[in-house]
Amino acid sequence: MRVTNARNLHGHVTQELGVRIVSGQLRPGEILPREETLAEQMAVSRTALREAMRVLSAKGLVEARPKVGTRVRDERYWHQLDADVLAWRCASMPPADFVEKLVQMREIFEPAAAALAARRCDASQLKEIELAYLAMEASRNSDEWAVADLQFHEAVLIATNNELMSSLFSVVETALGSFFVQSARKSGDFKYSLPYHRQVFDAIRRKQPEVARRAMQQMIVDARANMTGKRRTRKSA
Amino acid sequence: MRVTNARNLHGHVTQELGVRIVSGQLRPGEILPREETLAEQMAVSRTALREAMRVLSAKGLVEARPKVGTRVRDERYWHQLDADVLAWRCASMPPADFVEKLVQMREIFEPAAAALAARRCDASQLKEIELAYLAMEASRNSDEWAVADLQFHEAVLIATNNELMSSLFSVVETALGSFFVQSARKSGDFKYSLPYHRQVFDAIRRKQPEVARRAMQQMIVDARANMTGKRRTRKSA
DNA sequence: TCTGAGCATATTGTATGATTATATAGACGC
DNA sequence: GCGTCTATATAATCATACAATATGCTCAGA
Repeated sequence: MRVTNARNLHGHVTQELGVRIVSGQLRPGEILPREETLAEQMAVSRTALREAMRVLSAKGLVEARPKVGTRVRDERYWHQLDADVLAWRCASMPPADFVEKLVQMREIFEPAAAALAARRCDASQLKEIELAYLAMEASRNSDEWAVADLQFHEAVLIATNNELMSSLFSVVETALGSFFVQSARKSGDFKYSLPYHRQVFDAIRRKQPEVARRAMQQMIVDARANMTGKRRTRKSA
Repeated sequence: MRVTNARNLHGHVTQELGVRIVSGQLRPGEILPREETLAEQMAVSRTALREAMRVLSAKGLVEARPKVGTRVRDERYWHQLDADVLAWRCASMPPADFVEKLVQMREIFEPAAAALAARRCDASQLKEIELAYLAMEASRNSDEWAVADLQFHEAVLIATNNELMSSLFSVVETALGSFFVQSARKSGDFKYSLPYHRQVFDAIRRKQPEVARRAMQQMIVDARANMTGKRRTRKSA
């Protein structure tokens, strides 16, 4: 999930400030200390701090102007689909309703992606999906399962041949990764969703978009039911 | 559409290099000149160049390592959903199939968004949708129309109360903005899609998710047909 | 009193030079 | 041939100086 490289100093600074902002410790509208003092507080040079600020600015989190200072921007300007912003959000104890929003996104584009994949994927992409499926089948514990599961869904998204779609993987799916495990654990049998995946894979292989769509839809609805414990939405959600 | 602030020098540099990379003028795997010489070529200081590099790196376009230099990363690592990356892509004469991908995204999440909005939106959000609709109705030329049209779709996305969803607006919709105009022009009457918008608005107001979904779906299918001139996909696309 | 031009000032923006850390490749010994 | 050590090129970090730019205040003039 980590995108911003924390090996570098400015990477650390970026994360540190990013988390503070996204978690709400620094509120929108608030003006940060001036570069010199902030750099001193964080024990880095102004250069490193500024490079971090540039990144945060590119993510829509802050806005800097001469004389007035650097201000935390309103949430509506944040690049919510940025992997870092999302990760920082997840790091700061995501409230249940945020997870819900992620799931909501999945419910929307994953079935559509399955349908697209059934139409458009080539042989090698299909092979990738199969490999992931076989890995799920062969998994011996829930950790192995989780890895293969993510691999499967990524392969499906890539098979759409729409890079915007696949980008949603690194954003939404990865953020949900930990919850997949959770979902698998709650059901007792971590392989409980294997038949669904089989259906999706088969439908894509046979070039049956609508079948693939429905299978994926059912899978997700079921996963949600498992996660939330009881709540179950209608199929149209 | 512009996100990266081009007022600043590093903003210019970011855009300049970003376009060069996304347009393919600088190819993945290629290693850029060292900071000193590149800064010299662009007639800026190393400071400005580095801040630009930091941003490009955050967008997944480049990767810098000591001793080896700064390398353009493979396309699969690019943050395709980043507004700048998208804008740069559109700036460099997007091939028709890329526009097609954008439309594909729209087809997937806009109907879903309309359904969500019908379920979840509050009074003030509904008011925003109405205002946008009225503005479309009152528009006297295709430019006014285009603005109001975008406003309408943004209002719908915001009314989902899912900020991930609304973020898709600034990304996908804005990129498509120019094509809306195109679509409206081709049809002769730029207000041709007003009835569709009315249907969507009414359905949301009456809390009819499925009606809203279908209306939005028809609108988009129609817009695509108008844009591509003839091609028409089945409703399930 | 109100208005507007202009000046003072605080803060970010840009530039430069020096030093440090790091990864690569080549030399050297085994 | 193979690993280790060293040289070196490059980015990373730091420190400092100066420029550009908003903001708000002062003060002249109506």
